[in-house]
Amino acid sequence: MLKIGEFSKLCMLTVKALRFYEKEGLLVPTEVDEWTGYRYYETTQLETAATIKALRQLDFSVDEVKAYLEGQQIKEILVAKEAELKQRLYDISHQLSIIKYLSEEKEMKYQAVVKEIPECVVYSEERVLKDYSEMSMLVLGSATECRRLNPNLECTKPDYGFCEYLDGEHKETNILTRYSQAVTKAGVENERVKFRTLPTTKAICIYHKGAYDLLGEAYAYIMKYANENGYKVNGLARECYIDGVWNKDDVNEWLTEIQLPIE
Amino acid sequence: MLKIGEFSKLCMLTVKALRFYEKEGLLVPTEVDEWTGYRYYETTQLETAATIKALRQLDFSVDEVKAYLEGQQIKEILVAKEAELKQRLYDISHQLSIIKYLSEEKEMKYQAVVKEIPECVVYSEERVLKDYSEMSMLVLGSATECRRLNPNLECTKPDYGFCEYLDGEHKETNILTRYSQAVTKAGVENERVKFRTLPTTKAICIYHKGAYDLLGEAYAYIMKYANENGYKVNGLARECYIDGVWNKDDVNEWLTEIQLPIE
DNA sequence: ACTTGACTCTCCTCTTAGGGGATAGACTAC
DNA sequence: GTAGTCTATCCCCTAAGAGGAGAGTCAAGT
Repeated sequence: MLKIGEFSKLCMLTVKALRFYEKEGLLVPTEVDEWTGYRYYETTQLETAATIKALRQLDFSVDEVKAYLEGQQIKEILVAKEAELKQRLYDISHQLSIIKYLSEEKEMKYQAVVKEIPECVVYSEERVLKDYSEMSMLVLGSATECRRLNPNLECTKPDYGFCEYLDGEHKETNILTRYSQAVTKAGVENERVKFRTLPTTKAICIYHKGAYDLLGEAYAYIMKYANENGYKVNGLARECYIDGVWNKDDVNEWLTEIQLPIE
Repeated sequence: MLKIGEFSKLCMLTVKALRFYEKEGLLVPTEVDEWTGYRYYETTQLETAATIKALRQLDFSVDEVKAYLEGQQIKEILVAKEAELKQRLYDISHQLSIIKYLSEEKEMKYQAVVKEIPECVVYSEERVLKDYSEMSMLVLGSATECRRLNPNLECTKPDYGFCEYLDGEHKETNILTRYSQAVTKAGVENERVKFRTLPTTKAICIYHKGAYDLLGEAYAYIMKYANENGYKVNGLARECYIDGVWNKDDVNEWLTEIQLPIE
């Protein structure tokens, strides 16, 4: 008969842990003094203690250890645990690759973050712009046209609108551009304005602050980031205008988000 | 000015998380209505929100994010985080290797566990045994001899004694054996009994239940286990007698621990 | 028999990063 | 005015024990 401290030294588990395992029903002392509450263990219980310690070292939770001790199939538990650990391994190596990537940058101008963009219905219009100054015409024009066709159509709250550039290359003139605006439900189309449902997707997102002529940097960054960290690009980048000339006088305050769908 | 729900949709953080970040001082709304308590955010705060989200995705703790936002050196934080993640990666791949190893076994007869064995002072005696039946003579003999030299010497509580086999191979006769017994402090030596201080060491440990003639299996298991899971053996295996003929009549109840020092 | 020190008991709080829910007040649309 | 949606605060919950307080117990020495 061993008191808890002696047993603790033999099995190399703390007294706290032993009491906890008793509470959880994993390892109950063979005898508990009715009057003093002292716990007494036997050497035969060292085996159970070792099993618990071994499985805990393999990252089994207390519940999983319990399931094992109660005679459940060890194979299945092992297989499940292996899958779980492999996933964790994958996640961590991915985080590491990003950290390594960031360490090589001189400054962290952008912070890339993966967001899940929920499904939404949008109306879209495509047009070839002579240059980027025509952008606002496209945005306002398609809004006007859509409103004309669907007087009661409502935009989502908060607002979600973006541009995509459909050319295969970067262009400064004659840019084939699609503007999309999220709305609460689909409506009447015509040859200019079409409705689409965009599925839920993950996207790497970065914010760009300041004038639009520096947006190229942001695109370069996000593409490089996706490539070097093993993301698979799954669509065109979306350029979302959050703050701009319509609400901020100072051009340095303008805020734009680039969303690059992945997976 | 955005209410918390709208801001939440824009930055893809839950309302709960936003309130939590405010409490932690990471992202405080630009305005809080004095009467209603409503939080109001501005679009410029989306950048901070994105930074928080990005660093959280890299497994930064809230405190680490806070340190970053308060202008501490990002390089050092990244380096520390990288080291931490690499350690985790190593640990997990090690766990995985053990799980894979266990999956290949038909039955889990032994459960290997890594223990840290604390420093201790022991007296030791080496002797060549004709066969294993002489073991008890070695144990009792060296105890008697040591007691004769040091009448007041005390063994540790709980008891810790073990045998090591010093031959380079397994032998059934003329076995060079060293018996060691932990004591509270060193004492007088002679040509038979010597004192040593054993440093703290990690060891892979397994329990063997039953008669000693099956101990070979346990040795085979622990050596294979160490080899196949990348442990570096760092000393001779210790054979600790826990339950035996002195306290258990049934030979199937005998309990022996094998400790293999590593690292 | 008494004391002292070591050991043990139970009970409480603390850790992460929020999640879930209750209840009450605030805002918006009809 | 009212119903439905949003928001506020407050409290409890997570996993696996660690840390500590206050009180009782045990064994050895005096």
